[in-house]
Amino acid sequence: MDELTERQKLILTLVVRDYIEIAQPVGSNRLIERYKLEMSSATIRNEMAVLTEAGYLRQPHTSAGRVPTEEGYRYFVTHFVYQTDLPDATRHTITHQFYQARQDVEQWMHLAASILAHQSRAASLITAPHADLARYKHLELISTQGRQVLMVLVLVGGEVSQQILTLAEPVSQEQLGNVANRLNQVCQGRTTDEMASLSLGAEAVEKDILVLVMQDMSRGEQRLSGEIYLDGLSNVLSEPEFIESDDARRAIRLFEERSLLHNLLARTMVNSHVGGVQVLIGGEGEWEELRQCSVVLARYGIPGTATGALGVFGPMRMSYARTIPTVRFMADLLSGLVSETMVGDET
Amino acid sequence: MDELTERQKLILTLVVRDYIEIAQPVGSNRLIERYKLEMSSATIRNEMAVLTEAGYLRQPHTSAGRVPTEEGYRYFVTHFVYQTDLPDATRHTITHQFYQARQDVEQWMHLAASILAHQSRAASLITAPHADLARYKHLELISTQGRQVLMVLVLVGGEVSQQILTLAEPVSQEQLGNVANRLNQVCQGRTTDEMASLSLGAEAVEKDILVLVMQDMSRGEQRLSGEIYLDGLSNVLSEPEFIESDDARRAIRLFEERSLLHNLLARTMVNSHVGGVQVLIGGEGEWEELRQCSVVLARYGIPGTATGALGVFGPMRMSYARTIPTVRFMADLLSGLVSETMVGDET
DNA sequence: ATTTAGCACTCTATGAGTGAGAGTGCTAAA
DNA sequence: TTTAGCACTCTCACTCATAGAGTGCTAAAT
Repeated sequence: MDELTERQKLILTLVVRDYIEIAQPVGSNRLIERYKLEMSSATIRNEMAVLTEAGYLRQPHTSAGRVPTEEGYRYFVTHFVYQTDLPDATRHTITHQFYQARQDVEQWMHLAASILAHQSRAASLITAPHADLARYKHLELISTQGRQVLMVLVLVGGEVSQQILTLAEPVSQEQLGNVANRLNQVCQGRTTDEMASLSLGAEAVEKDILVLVMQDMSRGEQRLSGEIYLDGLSNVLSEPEFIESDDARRAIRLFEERSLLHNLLARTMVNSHVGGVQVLIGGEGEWEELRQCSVVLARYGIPGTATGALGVFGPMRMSYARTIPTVRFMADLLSGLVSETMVGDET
Repeated sequence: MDELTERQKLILTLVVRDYIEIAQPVGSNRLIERYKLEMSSATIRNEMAVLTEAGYLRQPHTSAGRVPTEEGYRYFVTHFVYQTDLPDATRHTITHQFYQARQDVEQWMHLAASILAHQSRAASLITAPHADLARYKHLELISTQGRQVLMVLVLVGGEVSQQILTLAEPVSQEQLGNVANRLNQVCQGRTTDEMASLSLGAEAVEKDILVLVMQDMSRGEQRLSGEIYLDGLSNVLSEPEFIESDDARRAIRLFEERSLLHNLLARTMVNSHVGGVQVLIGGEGEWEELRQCSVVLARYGIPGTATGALGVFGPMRMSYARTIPTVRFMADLLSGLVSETMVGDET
């Protein structure tokens, strides 16, 4: 496809904007009336014919207006809204909300999901920041009952995982404390690989625990991240193209089927640098489940320390002009929070 | 309302069963054909008229079959399915699945939500077991960067909460360790009330931390429970009465609005003893958001130590015969797990 | 005293037919 | 190159008629 004329670009953007707003095919007359254009409807029709030929627009049927194709949305996104920034006022409001909730990573996640959903009027998803390579920081063993022990493992970066272990035989709290202390001294800051080559005292319990710790660490590395925080699903469901349609259910299922979501987020983690916003329109052929939907995704955090992904999910008709800047801003904001609280670790 | 005759009961159950299955008004002829009844359609019609008069059935319009009213469902539930048990095979399958995932409370929750959703073919919700009165068990302080400290607080019962603190001035890891050790000795097994009257060493940091710990504990007591695990929403959305209807969105919103869910679960926590299954049909007048829906709820756990709530949410037309026994069984199962791993705590 | 057959009646769902309206593409003039 | 004019197409909303399902009532049968 070669370049479009200025007028064609104008008409394309107007069609996309209008369709995003009203969810109905856009006709030539409608366009003139709404935007007070200085040309006749016939001219618009000619240009629309060109844009249709070029694959940016589509006619549901002969006597209907035009609807953007996936390529149309794509053109719109890359040429017109990608560089847009969020209004200062909005930025400040959001920043302020985060300032009030700086205690707790889990709270950030909920807040971020909520803000994303509200700003974009669509569904949002976000994973907690997660280290690519787990490094041991601190272990705590707490006996609960008989052979059962609660293990609390803290990783460099602040992730905490807890697990209930069942040992081969009962061990006293004192002994557990000793084991934890020794491991804490030896393993400080190490990765699983480094820990595998350590030589330890001959005590059986100690070795068992170490193995369990390493298992836990590598399990954590493999999964992209545990919880995925969601919000705003009902926004998506009330969009007209989802009412009565089967796609709604497919979309919801996508959100429940963690593995699909993980794939989706993993794609972002691989393809993109931190701060870059990816826009996936209508599944792009790859994702059958996303046929009518678009996803705006970004990675956040500090590569090498802890990163996560966040994004917005909605109908292909979503307001990219609002969503893309919001996603970018939230990614930056969270990157900042991660670096504030999680970096630096020379005890 | 006085007692129904046996035949009336029979017809009522058949109407409810059939309507639950096919989601369409049930007529007299249909009933005879499907269930090979030894009477004429006229007899059925007479009985139906009685049941309608008594408020158990309803006619959408003059020439339609009958549909159960809320009272009809209620009668059906209390008289016919309430005492039903889950088939042995199913019980074993479920128990087995839990046996494989006994490491981790979070995994239980996911598993329980998934099983509930699958068995009932509706949406499920469950909260983690939670102590009514928080008792201190163990504190760990880990310095991360500058004045920031990761606090990991373990409560009797196994709950773990983590939080990032910002201290007034930097404190070394060694010093933090000492503070934690002292508090661990003094506070062992105590409630916030008991901790409030403790006299401590004069060290400022120690007092500050203690206050933060107590804040965290009482915050935990207040909220019913942090996370609510959900699953199976798409099951509900594909039910015919939710297609195209506004109620679907209202239901989804209910699930997103945590406070509503909390209220719902709180109701169960207050009204019911552990193991008792509560059935809320069509909102019962109280819950506007649940107009077309029913909720089956139960409390599980060990009162005084840790309890939680679990339940199933679906259309009023849900299969109570499957759902109620499942909810009861899951509540018992989880109670067992709670007592196995969380009770007993004389370190 | 019940139960049932028969029948008139009511209401919905379905499909055909129709006209209005929106929007197009094409042609020819500006 | 743009625009006015116009014939054409397709959808949508509306009406109307009909088939069918299901009822309630009455009178006969058990």
